[in-house]
Amino acid sequence: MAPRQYELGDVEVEVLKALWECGASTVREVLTYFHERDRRVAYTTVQTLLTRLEQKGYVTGDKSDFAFVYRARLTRNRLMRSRLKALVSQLCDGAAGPLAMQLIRNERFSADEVQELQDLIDHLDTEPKRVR
Amino acid sequence: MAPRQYELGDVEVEVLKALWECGASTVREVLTYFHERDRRVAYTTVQTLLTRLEQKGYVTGDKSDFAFVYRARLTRNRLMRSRLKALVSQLCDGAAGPLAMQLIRNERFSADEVQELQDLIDHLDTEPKRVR
DNA sequence: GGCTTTCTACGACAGTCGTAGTAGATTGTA
DNA sequence: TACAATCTACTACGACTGTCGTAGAAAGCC
Repeated sequence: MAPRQYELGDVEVEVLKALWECGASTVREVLTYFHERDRRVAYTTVQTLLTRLEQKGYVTGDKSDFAFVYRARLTRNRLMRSRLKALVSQLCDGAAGPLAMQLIRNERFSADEVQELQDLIDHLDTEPKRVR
Repeated sequence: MAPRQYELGDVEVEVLKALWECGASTVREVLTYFHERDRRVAYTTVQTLLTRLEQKGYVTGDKSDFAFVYRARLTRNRLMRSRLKALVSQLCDGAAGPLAMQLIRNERFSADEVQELQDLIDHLDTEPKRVR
């Protein structure tokens, strides 16, 4: 019955991306970011999105001289982690292995990335589990 | 304007999991699966979920002697892949590397999984890109 | 042949998300 | 000072999702 704890919609994530890439921004700046990427949305749409993100605690809004300036309170990496964790528990019953395999098997990686991944994994089996 | 192409809700995925684990099932069997996992839902809720999944094409329903028997048309791995792909494009602008790093850095893996991952990655840089 | 159980079809409703309009306040400018 | 451009606060609305209820058809049982 408890209405499921909703998270972030796709467009809300787009707004966060704007904040990540441009730093603290006003509604208008986010709107410009959208328009530059051919996302035709209205000013008030962006306003609504930012307001909701603030209510959800993912963003803070500070009244500067003229307009509110919004700042992300969630980093891209943190979101990545939580999304991955959700995937792992939703589709793999908590076992990250299969997901990692799928990811590595089906996506492309540059030579550098492959190198980094190798290093990471080589460290994995020596290093005991980390406590996050 | 075009109403965004929705995908699968969390509970819909739960239904798919039931089908993956139990094979073709009736509404009642899926309901039992839910109840066994302490998910108290009504029979008609499961019915609605299966019907919607069928409309979306993720499931087929065949009338057997008494009740409809539903079968998943989407595998777990395929869903994993598409979810991962969505994450990569949504949060990493198409670069899978950062996501893989996050995954490997923040999740736990068994020794076997580590071994498998190592093998996979070692093959990566020799093998040219696969064509999916 | 009635009564009970089970299925299916359909309708409904509230909460979330994407999208936007309107009204009133604020600021800049001719 | 009067007008135009902005910004904020509210309201709204349709689509999607999770959750059920009701009604009628099917099947089994006394």
